[in-house]
Amino acid sequence: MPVTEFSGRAEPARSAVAKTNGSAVAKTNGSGTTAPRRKEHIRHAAEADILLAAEGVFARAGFSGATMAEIAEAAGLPKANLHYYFRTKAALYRAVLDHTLSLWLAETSGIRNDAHPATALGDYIRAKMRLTATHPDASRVFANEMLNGAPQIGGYLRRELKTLIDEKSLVIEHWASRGLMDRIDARHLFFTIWASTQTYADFQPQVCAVLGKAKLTRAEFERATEQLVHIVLKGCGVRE
Amino acid sequence: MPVTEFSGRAEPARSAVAKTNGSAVAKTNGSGTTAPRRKEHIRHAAEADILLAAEGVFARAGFSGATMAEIAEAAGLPKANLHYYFRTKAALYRAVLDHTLSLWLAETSGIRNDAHPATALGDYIRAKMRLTATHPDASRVFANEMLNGAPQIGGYLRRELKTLIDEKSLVIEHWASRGLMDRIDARHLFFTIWASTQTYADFQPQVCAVLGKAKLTRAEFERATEQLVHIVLKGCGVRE
DNA sequence: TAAAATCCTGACGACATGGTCAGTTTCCGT
DNA sequence: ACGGAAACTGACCATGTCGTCAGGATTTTA
Repeated sequence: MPVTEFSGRAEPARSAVAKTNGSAVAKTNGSGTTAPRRKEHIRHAAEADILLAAEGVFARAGFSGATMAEIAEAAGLPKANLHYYFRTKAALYRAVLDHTLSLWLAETSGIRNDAHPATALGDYIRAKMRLTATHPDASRVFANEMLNGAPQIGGYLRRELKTLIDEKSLVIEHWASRGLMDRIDARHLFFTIWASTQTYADFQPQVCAVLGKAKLTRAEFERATEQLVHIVLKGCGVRE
Repeated sequence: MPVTEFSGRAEPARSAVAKTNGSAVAKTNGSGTTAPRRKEHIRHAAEADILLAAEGVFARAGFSGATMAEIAEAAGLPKANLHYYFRTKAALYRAVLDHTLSLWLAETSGIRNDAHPATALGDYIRAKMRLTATHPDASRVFANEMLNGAPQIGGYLRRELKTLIDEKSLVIEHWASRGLMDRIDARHLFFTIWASTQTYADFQPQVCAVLGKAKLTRAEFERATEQLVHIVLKGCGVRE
């Protein structure tokens, strides 16, 4: 489910000949699913390698600062091969963003009326922190896109994300009306949680500098997580 | 007080001749202060204009994405004139960062042993939020530098900032030992405060999208500020 | 007013980078 | 084994951008 309306991936069969039917699907079986394309695994593996390398480069350099040559080197491929799989730098960037955003929406499933805020909010914060620890580059790509004014994902934010947060905000208001926690502005609470967790990826140099460490250890992450859970839950008056 | 060791500003008297004494100071009066340089006001005004324009462009595009031509246009000057005042793009960037960081260190003066955490921390958060509202581009320039791995200001973070936060952390631990608030990790509390306030500048597109507004209003900022103060103080168990 | 320092600018060069393309190699069904 | 589609690549081009420079304009000092 691509979030940007145009994934931009190059199609197979770019040779001057061919392009017989516009699709490389070889045949269809009776069940309605398509039989695997020839060499499909090669394409999948190459795209995965490229996306991983691109994520790292885009995370550090942003869209403008990243160069196709650098991404190619990181992926261990010639530059021209990148353009075989992704026509343009912009298309590659959108593909990376799509992957990033697919991580973004997840993890809110625990926030439901029949759950208790202590566990639901606590688990949500812990999940966000885990995501930050395991996918810091995804967080940084997202941050770069925000700083640029979200030219690519603005629509996604106003549609899917807003709809999701509108729903989850109702849940939190429901919890408050049942006396399970204070009556607060749920949207600003989300901003606080998002910012406080992602800062450990986006602002890692600052965090490391202040802590006097070369890199964030597992233990330090654990410490940060539990304190954040504690402050947020207590700060929102969640009864346990 | 430049934070980067090399401000990079171009000196006057670049002509092939001159450069008689390496300084443009014309004369010295008896009181020890230097008499104003010739045309000093012109230089000051031009530099201020350029820095302001550059801050906006660097904030949106980062270092790589910003172009000297775009900055020049924003400042209403020919491109060559930029290079008269700032030799290179890197030098201009460092100058912008210096200005940004001078804002950064301030506002912690209220965090002292003899203050009460309710007012000291609350005022600190309010001050940070005010800074975010009045200087969003400065926040974004700083964020871009972080995402790039803080190549320019890493030393500043490890020295000045770390020293400052080490001191302020002692104050917070002191407050805790006097029973004025919970015993928490002060450094991670700072990370939470910094992230939660700056997100209203750095992630403005996301905030606006979720709130369903075109821009952040004064009232919304007020609402966000007071909720953040409330959650942090209550979450840290500050007695009022 | 004259000279000097500073301020200002259009035009240009050197270079990096995104993207193309013709041609080759590899894979896979038959 | 063979034919064709897909995968791959070195070499190349067009463009955008940083930075320079020679020289003109303006302001201050003498």
